[in-house]
Amino acid sequence: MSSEGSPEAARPSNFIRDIIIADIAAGKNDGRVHTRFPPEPNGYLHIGHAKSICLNFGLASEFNGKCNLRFDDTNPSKEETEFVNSIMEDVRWLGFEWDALFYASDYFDQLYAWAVQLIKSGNAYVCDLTSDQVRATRGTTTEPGTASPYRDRTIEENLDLFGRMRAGEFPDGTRTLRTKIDMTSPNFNMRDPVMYRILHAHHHRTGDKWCIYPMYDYTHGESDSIEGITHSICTLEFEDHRPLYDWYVENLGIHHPQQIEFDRLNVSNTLLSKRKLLLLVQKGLVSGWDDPRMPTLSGLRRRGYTPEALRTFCANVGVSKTNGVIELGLLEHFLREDLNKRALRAMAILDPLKIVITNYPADLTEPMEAVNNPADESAGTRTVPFSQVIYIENDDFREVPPKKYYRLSPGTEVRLRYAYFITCQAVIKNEAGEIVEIHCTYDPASRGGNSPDGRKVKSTIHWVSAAHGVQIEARLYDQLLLETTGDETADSDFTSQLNPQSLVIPPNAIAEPSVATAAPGTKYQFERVGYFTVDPDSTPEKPVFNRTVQLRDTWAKIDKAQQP
RNA sequence: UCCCUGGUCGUCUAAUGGUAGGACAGCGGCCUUUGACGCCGUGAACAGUGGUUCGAAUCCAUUCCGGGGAGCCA
Repeated sequence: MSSEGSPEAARPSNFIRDIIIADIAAGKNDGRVHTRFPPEPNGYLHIGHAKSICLNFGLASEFNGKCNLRFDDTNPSKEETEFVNSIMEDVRWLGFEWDALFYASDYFDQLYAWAVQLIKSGNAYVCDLTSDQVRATRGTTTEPGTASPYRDRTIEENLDLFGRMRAGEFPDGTRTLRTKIDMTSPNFNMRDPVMYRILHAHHHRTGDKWCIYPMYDYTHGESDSIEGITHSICTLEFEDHRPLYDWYVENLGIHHPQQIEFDRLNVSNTLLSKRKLLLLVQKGLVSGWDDPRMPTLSGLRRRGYTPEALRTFCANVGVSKTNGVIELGLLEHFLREDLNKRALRAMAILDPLKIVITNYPADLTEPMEAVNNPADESAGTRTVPFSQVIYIENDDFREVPPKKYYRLSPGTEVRLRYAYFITCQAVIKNEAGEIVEIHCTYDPASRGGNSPDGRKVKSTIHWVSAAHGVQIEARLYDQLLLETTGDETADSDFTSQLNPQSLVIPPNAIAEPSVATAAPGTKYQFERVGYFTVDPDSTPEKPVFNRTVQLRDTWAKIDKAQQP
């Protein structure tokens, strides 16, 4: 009686999971699992963070452990409360709740005390070198660094100077507290790394209490240690920092969490550099951090992505140490899979072509019954008004149909979804030779779209009654960057790589009346067009829809392949 | 050049010395009142070279290729 797990429950194995399983088996940390998600509040979370969030929270819940949210707020010049709030909102939106909330700044006093301890044990010293001088004496990849002339100050002098640094006696940049490790280490991180720098800056939480701030390397391991973290999961670029992480917790003699590095998430056609995203916002090239074209969680949310789709995606991309790029198509696959289950169906026309049904009574309106979601019977049905003049999608008519074109063309018969079979009788053009409307006849026996005598049509197309349809603003999004790779373009000119078509709003879009009053966030599948989500800008007078993702389009592929 | 780290279908990933599997993408078909969804089928990979072994994607050596590293950023 083995129960079949759902696809999402079948967790792909990964090396971090294996480490944890082995640790539990070995009784390490008394079998405890405690992780943490440690963002710096200097920007909005993006899809890359989602992988880390899902990993940390997912591992904790899988092994009955805990996961903290901790803000790594050691650099006040970049951090803001706005960002901490958005990060909390986004983590919750993704579907996770932290066991405890901390800030690295909670530990500033403890960190200071430990720094004093390291000075007293002869492991740290105050250095008067400027940052340029430090750089010049750090050595190169092939040459060792040289010792700072201040390296052998007495403990008393170091204590005195460090105290005065804290007291605000020295201007920014004039001194640092450095760890005395090894200037000849092949690992630059071990060449007497800076622990504290002087920064007379207002901190979003500690205000003006401090004018010296601890560096990431000095802060992170100890913060993990204080919280009893067992597995400190971070991205690959911190591999070279691990010896230093280990050095601090060992020399302080405190709980030693294990740092494990995994590969950062990269998605094709997607910009995931926080700094570049910041630039887009600052330059006004997007409407904000939650612009639906942004890969931020708030942007994806507004665009219509669901947390479920994001979680399934993260669970399926794998965790390894390879620097890979996931195809955007995989994300879109899981998105469509989820949206297909939950989105209400409706009919909307992005690029309308007028159809007059010449044998249909001009004064008649019929309510046609349409199903709300074929994937979910409980979603029920609705009624869509039908009348003599309707709009169809311009793409659904060709005066000269190419091979394999099944839709409307002169003389052909198609089904109007949930309505009638119609046959194209005439193409009406203006003096310029442009098509202005199509005249069709309908078969009254085909009401509801049912084949009256068993005859087949090759195509079913969607429609909106001209007299009843509502004007909508449909915001059609495409990738933000022209190039196929995301982060490689030099920062200086990556903005020139922006896709001018990343947002297109067709001028005459129209939808069936039922969608007009939907609340922001409501998800629709406009049949045969794509998935759309009601934007917060929406009003009953002017409904606004964001195209979340297109439907797969086999015809577009055939059509393209047929082009000369 | 030095240190760290990694190379498995187009992409991502599994295998833990014993039949190279899955997902997405592709292709072909079935189904269809969405050219959607679904279903079925199919092509496609162990970076190279030596070695150890009855047996190597897996262990060893070496070559090649990629990623990261010299912030008082995280």
